[in-house]
Formats: sequence, C-alpha cells, structure tokens
Amino acid sequence: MKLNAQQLERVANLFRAFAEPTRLAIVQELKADEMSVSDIVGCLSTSQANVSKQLKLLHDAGLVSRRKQGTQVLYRIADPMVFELCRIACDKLNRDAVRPAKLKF
Amino acid sequence: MKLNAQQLERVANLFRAFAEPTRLAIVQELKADEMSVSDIVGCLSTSQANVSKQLKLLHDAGLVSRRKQGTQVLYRIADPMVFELCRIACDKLNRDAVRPAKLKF
DNA sequence: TCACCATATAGCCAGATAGTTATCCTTGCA
DNA sequence: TGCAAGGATAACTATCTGGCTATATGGTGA
Repeated sequence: MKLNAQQLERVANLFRAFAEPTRLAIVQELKADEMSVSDIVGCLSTSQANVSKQLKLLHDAGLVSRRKQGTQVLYRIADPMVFELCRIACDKLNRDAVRPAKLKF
Repeated sequence: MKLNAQQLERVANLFRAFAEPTRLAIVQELKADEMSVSDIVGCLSTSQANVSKQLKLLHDAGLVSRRKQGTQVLYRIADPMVFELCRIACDKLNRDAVRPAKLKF
C-alpha cells in the first residue's frame, strides 16, 4: 500500500517537527518532566519568543500537550512515540559513528 | 544523559532527511526492491536531476546504498531503521486521524 | 485599577533548500 | 572512435522558516 501525495506530506510534516536542533533540545528537556516555558527558556540559549514559537509547532504536530497553572503554561510530551523516534535515531547514529560515543536521548 | 548541540544537530539532520515528501516517496518506492534512478524517476513526477539530488542526500544520511550495474546505478534502503521510523510515524498519524483511514508505509 | 509577570504573537530578515534547466561525466556498444 | 543513454552536478530562483525585536494578551497580587 502506497501513500498518496497528501499522506506523504503529512508524514513529512511530522518528521519536520523533529528536524531542528532547538525543538529536539526542548523535547530533550521535557523527557523527564513537565516544564513551564520559562523553565525551558532557562535551559536553552534562545529567546522566550522562539521557545514559544517552537512549542506551538510541536503542539500543532501533536507531540506536546499543555496545561495552564496560574500564569504559567506547563508543557509535556504528549505521545511516547516521541521517545521511540529519538531512540531509533540515536541508535542509528551510534551504529554509524566511526568512533562510538554512545548517544542516548 | 543529554545530547550536546553538535549531537542534536546530527539527530536533526537525520530527521531532516525524512522531512520532505519527495524523499519519502523515493523511500516508499525502494521499500520493496532495489531500483535504478530512471526507474524511480518513472514512478515520481519530478525531474531526474531532482531525484539524483535527493538520492544523494539520502545516501549522505546513510539511509540508502548504491551499486553500479552497467550504466545504471541501483539504490536500496541501507538500514531497516528507515522502515521502523516510517511505521512509527504512520502509526501516530493513524492514531491522531479523526476519521481513520489506515496509513501504512 | 494598576503594576508586573508569564506567555503568545506580529513583523522582519537572513540563511537554507527543493526544484528547474543546462551541462558534464561515464559506460556500453556499434 | 564516436555516440547514445544513465546519472551527477552546477547555477539559479522561489519559497520556507528559525531567530530576532517589539508588542500584545492574560492572569495575579497590592
């Protein structure tokens, strides 16, 4: 069974969400815990505006969920497939590495 | 264990290879069999130059391998993780779909 | 009501890249 | 040797988007 153009586009959009280091960094921070936007900003070296923007993109892709708590918004990974994809990607990079230095998400 | 900036970049690059419909279409054609460039071109609606370009990108990412046979170059999927990633992505899209229409790569 | 904090959004710019056309390189064969 | 076919590459363009600054929105406490 082959996917048509529209379905391929949807798959591509999903992967595109993972195709940027900043978004991966956000995902990595969220791996352990739910976090507020400002907490995430504190962990990364980019602006609050950019973190919000990338979180929106991740949310639109269905990869993170949010809930409000007072003035804060707490984000978390919405789907375990996120971890699965990251693990598979790291496994491949570890396999391909000439000098192994075990990546683990 | 957290990935550093360079490692995140490498993971992002890997996902980026999957983040374009044309490349996914190529991967999809290669799912069953090894194929020549012109065979692939015949299945898709884009130019030979573009197929070569995208194949090079997939090859650089370690996702496809090539071997020459006469004047032809035959490409195949180099790593089963390709299928695994595609399956996980399709599974998610199927789960998220309001009206299920089972995607399967 | 006001000041303040957390988050989201708007508008802009620079860099990246998918796709095109044209051209080059390589191989096999007459 | 020459030519034709299969692939790769170059150069260019249009589009997309990550990141920035500035601003808007919304909740909280005094």
